[in-house]
Amino acid sequence: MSATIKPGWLSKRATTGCCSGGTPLIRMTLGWASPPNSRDRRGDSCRSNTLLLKGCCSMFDPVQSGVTFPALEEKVLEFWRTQDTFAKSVERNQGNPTYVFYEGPPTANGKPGVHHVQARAYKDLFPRYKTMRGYQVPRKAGWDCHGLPVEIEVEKKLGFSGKKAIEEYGVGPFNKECRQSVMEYEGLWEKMTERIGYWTDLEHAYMTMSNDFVESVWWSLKELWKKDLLYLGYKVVPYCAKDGTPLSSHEVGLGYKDVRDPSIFVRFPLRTPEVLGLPAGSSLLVWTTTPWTLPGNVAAAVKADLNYVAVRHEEEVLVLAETLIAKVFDNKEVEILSRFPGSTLENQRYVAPYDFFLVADSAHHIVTADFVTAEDGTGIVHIAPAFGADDLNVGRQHNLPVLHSVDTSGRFVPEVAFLAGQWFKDADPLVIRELKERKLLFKRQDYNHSYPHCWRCSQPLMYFATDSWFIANTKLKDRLIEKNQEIDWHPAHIKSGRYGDWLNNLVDWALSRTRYWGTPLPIWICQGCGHKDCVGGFEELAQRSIQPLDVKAKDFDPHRPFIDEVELKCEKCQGVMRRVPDVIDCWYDSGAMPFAQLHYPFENKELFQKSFPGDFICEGLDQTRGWFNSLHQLGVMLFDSIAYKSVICHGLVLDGNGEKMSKSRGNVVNPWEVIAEQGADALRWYLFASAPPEVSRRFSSDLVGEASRRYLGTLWNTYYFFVLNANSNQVDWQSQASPTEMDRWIGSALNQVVAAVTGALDDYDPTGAARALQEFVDELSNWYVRRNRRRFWQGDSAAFQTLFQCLLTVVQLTAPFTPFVAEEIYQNLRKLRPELPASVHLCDWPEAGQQDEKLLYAMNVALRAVSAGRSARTASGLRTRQPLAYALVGGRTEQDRQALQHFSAEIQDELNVKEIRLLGQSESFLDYQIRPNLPLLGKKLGKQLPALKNALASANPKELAEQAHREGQVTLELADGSKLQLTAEELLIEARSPAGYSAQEDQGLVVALSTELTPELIDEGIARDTVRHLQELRKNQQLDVTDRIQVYLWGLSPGVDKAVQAHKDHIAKEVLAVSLELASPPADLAGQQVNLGKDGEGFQMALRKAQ
RNA sequence: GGGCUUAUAGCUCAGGUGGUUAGAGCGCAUCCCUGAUAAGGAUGAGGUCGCAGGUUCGAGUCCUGCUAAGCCCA
Repeated sequence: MSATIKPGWLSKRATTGCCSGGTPLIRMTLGWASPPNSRDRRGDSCRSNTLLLKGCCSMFDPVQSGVTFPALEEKVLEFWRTQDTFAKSVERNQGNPTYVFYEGPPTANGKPGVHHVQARAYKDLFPRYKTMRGYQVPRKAGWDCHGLPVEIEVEKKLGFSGKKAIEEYGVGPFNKECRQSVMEYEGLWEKMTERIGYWTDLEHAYMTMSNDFVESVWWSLKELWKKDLLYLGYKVVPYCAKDGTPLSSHEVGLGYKDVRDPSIFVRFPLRTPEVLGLPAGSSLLVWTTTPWTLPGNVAAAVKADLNYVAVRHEEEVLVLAETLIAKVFDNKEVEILSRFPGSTLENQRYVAPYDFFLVADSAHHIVTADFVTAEDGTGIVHIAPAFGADDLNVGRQHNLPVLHSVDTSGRFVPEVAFLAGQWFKDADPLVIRELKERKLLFKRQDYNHSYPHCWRCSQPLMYFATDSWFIANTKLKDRLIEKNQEIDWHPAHIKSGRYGDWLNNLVDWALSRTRYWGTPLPIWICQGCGHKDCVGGFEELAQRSIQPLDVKAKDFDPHRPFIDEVELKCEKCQGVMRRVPDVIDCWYDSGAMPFAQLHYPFENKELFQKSFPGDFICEGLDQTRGWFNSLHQLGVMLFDSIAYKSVICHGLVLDGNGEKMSKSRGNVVNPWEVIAEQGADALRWYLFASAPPEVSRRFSSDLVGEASRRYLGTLWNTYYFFVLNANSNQVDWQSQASPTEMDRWIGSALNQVVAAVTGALDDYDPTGAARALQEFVDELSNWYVRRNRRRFWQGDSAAFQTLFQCLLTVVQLTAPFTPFVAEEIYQNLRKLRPELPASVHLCDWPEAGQQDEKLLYAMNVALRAVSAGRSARTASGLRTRQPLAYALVGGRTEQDRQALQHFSAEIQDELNVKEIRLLGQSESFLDYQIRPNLPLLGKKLGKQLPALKNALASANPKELAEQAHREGQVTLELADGSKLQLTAEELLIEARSPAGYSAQEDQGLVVALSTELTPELIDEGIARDTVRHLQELRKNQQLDVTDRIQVYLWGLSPGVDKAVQAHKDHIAKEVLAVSLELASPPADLAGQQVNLGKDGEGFQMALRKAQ
């Protein structure tokens, strides 16, 4: 086989630098870029690339210590593209159970911000994870196309203000503009999606404006129609009577103004006051701030559990809320005749202020309503369903009529004789005067408040009940609540909190919008007989259309205005049916996505059965009553099922000042800058690790950098160290090397982290998973690798095999989190194991093996002891290079003492002491501190605790400790003379700093360093100083770590001379010196003066590479 | 106005079922280590645990009220 070596990964395989003399034959694979069609994960792909090489030391591609992640990621992206890795990752689990993810469609008419990256990071994490767990996870992208935001963008662009301008421009051209505007930034979105490694099928993305999607929506509406869940009703909207148009809530927000309005107190005489035990002529005292709505009155509302009173005021009896007496009567004394809760008043009838309309008997009585408060007015509220949302709801509950005393032009209808033709807002003084004349007016005040006005024409808005089509979802309220219990909400409180509350207070869904760019409402009404019908598909439409209609034609567009022209023949009277001109709420579109994205039921019936309900969705918290709700509603109404099993509601990304990022504030962080600076993995990792999804977090590029250094930096460092040493040693990868305790420990820790990450991801807790992983990588690098450096330098195969396994597993665990760097490292590790799958994303998720709990605990104790020892070392003022004779270590429990014993060699080496002396349980030459074990004693003693604390404080701790050790229990005398017996477990006995040592204690662990130095120890310290300075000189001369050298030392001070003489061989061995001469160097070699510490000790040194 | 959430070091965050001296990372200062070195370690400064009450031997943790911020709904 000819050795056509393809370029490897980022850097070319080093073809030089092989060490000589390698003899073992190593099977290896060249170029992991196997052909795109090699899809076998068991290793077929490697077959043609395998050849036998003689033992070259460069097993792995060389790695740079400093790494530029963004550039690395671009290369990985290219690899995924050419290898089609995403498609393969879906394909590899063909036939396995599916895991269904639903994409909540964004609108692509704005640029993607970093807050969009957040959602997509989570949306990518779990599908990648589940793929590695063996599930097939198809992922279809989607775009939300319809709706008012799109229309407003286009209006802005065309300089329009209002519906009139749109209609003059023409609905056809307007909608054409909308269609184009929707996807204006599609390219940017796709680029961002790909760059952050969000794997989703963009090519076959669903679009809510596509004919297929619209047809599925129509089908679902017809289903609701058949179930009698669609009806025509009233909806109160903020309405500009001058412009003749309802306003969106966004528009309403633009026009608040402070105004002065009248507020009046009106008498509503009770029809049968005797029922309440009140004299004839008694009245309700009713309060309103909109006198002009009184001709529309149909009821008066009270709060059931509020206290009401009947009071005598001058000559009359009035009913009002008790707490408001003082306010209403200006602190004048009134006589209270009786007192009763609001519920007593329910159903009492009163004389209506006006009788211009014929109304049923049911009207003009008292109802109870929760929104009534006792803060203002009288606690009795006038109800006019035509002019208020609360009023309309109350009216609906009590079956009250809606009296349109004002028409859509804002003028009074002829029936209201004395106001006919009057502009609604001008009617206030006329109504007040008229009431006064009839002696119904009790009092009039003015008050200032903020009231919405039209942002275009500045006229006050009118809350007005307009015709609207509704979905009667309240009919299914119980079922919706019941099914909500099956959903796995993250965070959990949404289920019964925000969303549960919403369902409990459910009102019917106002479906129709009098707008232009949306899914047309497929309801036609007969112009002759008024018969209404709903169309559930395009085929049906064509069949019933009076004019011939080719719904299969390429240019068939079910949107307005084309659909408005389609007339149907009435089944009842053969008359002409015309479509209701409304479009539907675009939330309905998004809720229809599970079936509409598949054009169900017209196609893909089987596929839909398999992919509903979805396993997982994830959007912002603001979607609780948006998409999360619309999905749930449609799921229950159409299929009597939940629509998704698990959902993550993530919080917002705030800017550096904690402000919400929004276009209008101009504080949106551009994700591209962060990605260019830190990389997509860094950004993803920050989002996962910094805080749980539901928490809003402040965002800055610096924070991403910090998270990246801490995790990716450490991981890369470890990987770099591994490759560096593996390549410069003859490592035996094949044989079963016998592991050390350290190897066994890190193996257990690895199994522990596999279990932790798996558990957290199964529980939809990305932050818990990321933090566990981060902690492991930190332990791996800063304890396992650091402690075992010597073994790596020496090519210890057990160490290399252990570290390889750790890195491989970590890379698999981190693959869903940081897919790029995982791939990069994996590809290099795979050089050793070419039979592994061609991408880390095609690997199986690691299985957690056995954990040795005792070993894990023991190492934890050892780590704490080392930390305490380092602290003691600092306090002693003796540098770490100075060996000390011994350290005393002690633990509180037998378990701790065993752990210290177990790892005493590690502790000894790390602290640079000659010996570890373990303190027995009852060694008595230390000082002690004794504290009560509160969790035990608190329950037993309760109020006696303070007395015990005092007794302990005045006792001799050493005596107590020895007594406890000897007898297992102690007796204490309390201040009141009583005696208390305590067992040893009920006291925390801790050793403290003994005299003559430098000691540090941590929760019962004590480490005491002997600070006495012998001449031998001092010599050894100086020898180590010498080694260190020579090493530094080596490094400054840019010698390779394996280079042999010739060393010259001269001008030695007496102390150094003695030490070097004593440790000459050791020094030479440590610095890889072939010769160490205590003499001046040849003239061509420059020397360097070294000063050691304060005693004037020092020497001169020089070295050169040995030939 | 209502519902839900959040508030712990300069910054970003941990702190089951109440328990001893409230922790980590970053940043800052001082020092140590150095064959991972653009790494690593130790120490220190920095906290009225949003505020005020209450329950308890004991509250960052439980209860009540308030303040601020955010989201949703009016």
